[in-house]
Amino acid sequence: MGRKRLHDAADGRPTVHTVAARAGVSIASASRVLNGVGGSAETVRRVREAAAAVGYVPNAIARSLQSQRTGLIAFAVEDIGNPVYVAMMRAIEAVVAESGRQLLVHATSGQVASETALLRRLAHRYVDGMIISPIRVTDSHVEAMTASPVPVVVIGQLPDAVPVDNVRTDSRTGAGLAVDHLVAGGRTRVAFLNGPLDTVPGVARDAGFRAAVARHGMSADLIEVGDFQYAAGRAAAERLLARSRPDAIVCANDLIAVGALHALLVSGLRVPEDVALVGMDDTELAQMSYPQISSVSLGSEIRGRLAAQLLLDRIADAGLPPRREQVPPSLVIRASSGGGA
Amino acid sequence: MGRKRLHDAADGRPTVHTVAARAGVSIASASRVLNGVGGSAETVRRVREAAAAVGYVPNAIARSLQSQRTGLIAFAVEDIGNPVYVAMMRAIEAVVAESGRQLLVHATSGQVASETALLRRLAHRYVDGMIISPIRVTDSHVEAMTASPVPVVVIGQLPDAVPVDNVRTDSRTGAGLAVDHLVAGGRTRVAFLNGPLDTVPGVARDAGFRAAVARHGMSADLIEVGDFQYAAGRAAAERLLARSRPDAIVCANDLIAVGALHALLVSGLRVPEDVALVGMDDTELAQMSYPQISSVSLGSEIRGRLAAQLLLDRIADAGLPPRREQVPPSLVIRASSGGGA
DNA sequence: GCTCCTTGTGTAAACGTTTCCGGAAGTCTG
DNA sequence: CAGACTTCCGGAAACGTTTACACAAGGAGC
Repeated sequence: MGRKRLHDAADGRPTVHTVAARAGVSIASASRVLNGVGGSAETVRRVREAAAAVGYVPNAIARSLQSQRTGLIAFAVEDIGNPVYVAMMRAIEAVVAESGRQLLVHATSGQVASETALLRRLAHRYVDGMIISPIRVTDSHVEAMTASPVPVVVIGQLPDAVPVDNVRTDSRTGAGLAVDHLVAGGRTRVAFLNGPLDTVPGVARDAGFRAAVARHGMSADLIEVGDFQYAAGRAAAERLLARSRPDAIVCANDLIAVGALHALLVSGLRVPEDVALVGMDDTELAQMSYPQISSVSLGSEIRGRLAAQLLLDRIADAGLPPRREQVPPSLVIRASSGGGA
Repeated sequence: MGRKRLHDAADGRPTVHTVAARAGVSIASASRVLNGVGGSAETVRRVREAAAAVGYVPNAIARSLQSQRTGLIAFAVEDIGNPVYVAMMRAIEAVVAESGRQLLVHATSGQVASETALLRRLAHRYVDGMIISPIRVTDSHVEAMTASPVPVVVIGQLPDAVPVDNVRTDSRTGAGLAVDHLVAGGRTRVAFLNGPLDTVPGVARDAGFRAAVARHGMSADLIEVGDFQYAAGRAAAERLLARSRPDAIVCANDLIAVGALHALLVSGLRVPEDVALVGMDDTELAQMSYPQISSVSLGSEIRGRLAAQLLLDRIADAGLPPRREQVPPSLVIRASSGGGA
């Protein structure tokens, strides 16, 4: 009927007009009842009944346009295949869900262009805030983040001058912990398999490793660089074994460590008897391997939780001064370095 | 100035009114230029310049309200920690991105309540479509899917009567492939570590395993059930070894297989010499293990790609009859069952 | 020189909500 | 019972876009 078409949405679904008409009240009253604010007992009853009868569901887009917020939080991550990000995501999701919002995840493939595009898209206001964990931080990142009209929280290092909330760890020290542990276990030829040196974690871990071996009076020549993936770790370990014979290997993350473990076992070396191994990030991958891999924990769950909290706080009060949280690294010793079972 | 406030958004950001005023044209003209449709050379120049000068970015919410579409596609997945979903996600993302849309991922933790809540939330119209891969399909799932005003595509089995696009595989046959391969390799005591029997893949794989062992005249008593996780796989394998001595194990997915491998190695058994192992899903986990694990591929990338294509087609034309795609399983043989390196 | 078509423009009405504001009715106080 | 106060309601204006429609100006065709 004409009457009906006037109140339904373009696609024929009921709107607040439909409900109001059916209940015989104004749209203002209908909206109030549906939002649980005000309304006489009778009005509430009639509106509720009408809404149920037509199967009314509010249109989130329209609501967002009016309220200026979407209830969505984004988490942008470069490699969703890396369990460390899955751990962070779970922690973030818990906090976000508790605030009644929804988390959505974007995979950026670590492309700077794709990350900044995502950041810029924030200006479109499709989400209320974003948590991003970039492994490279370029000028265009910084510019896009500071220009963003919606709050951004960074998990990772950031130049001090950038006025953006962030939560960081100290993977430089973390790499040192790994070396110290191996040296304490009597290892004298400690190698390092790192990720790219044009990444923030790459340089931090490189510095940490070099400082640590120097501290122990050892040379830092057993270094191989690839990317932060399994295949690269395996390839790097093969290159390393082809040119030298280390008795311990520190890896810049667990994916690399699993790759290295594979290479070691293939070449007939025993872990930890012949070569001790330590990973980083302390992901479930480290526990799933055999032998289980010692790993430097960088507190991914904690960092995720803190980041989410920082973001929610800033959404609640945009005037807050930029905050910075630091999570200390710790070493989890397992069989691959001669520890636990 | 009052002038300015009149045209800017509530938060002080420029709107199309701001741009129009600055360019000295109507908002209609401004909008047309910004969308690249129409406008005289002079108007185009002025509007472009004004937009650049004030740093105008269109508000996606307002645009969506008008256009009735958001350009967002959701992928709902029960366990983002399972690499098979990561593989699907990558495939989906590729297709979705090519269509100029964005993919967002929701983790449901496999909770029926959470999945149906997500499906119902589709009615809010925040996304243009959703791909979901539920491991349990309840009546409330089916009801929520059919009632959804936005298209839904299911990856996985679905009752035939449900008029929803879906892409399925045949993991029943897949389990059979694994058994056949092991028997052909001379194994006679083949066990099966499965996921929960109240899940769709759980029952399919159970049926496939039972049919296959029966076909070979073997009994199906070496079955342990847990959930689809690493820890459950490891525990199930330990239970199995405590009560029997199989010479081959089929696992309902790769996570379980990695857990089983761990248990086998811990108990001093050699793989594949003492016990052969076959997983399912053919994820990167299977290749990362040592020895590498044979696995039944269920074509996750292909399924993801097909699902995305189905969804985009339906978004383009809602009138399409429901479609159904089938991807055959295939066995990838690796070292854990005596094959390759 | 008149009509007809094309092109460009502006006004205004959507899209589906929420909310401000003024008024009507009811309740309490003295 | 008059006045002040509360409660509830409806009209209308937002939120920031896109777009249907009407109209004006200009060129082509006769």
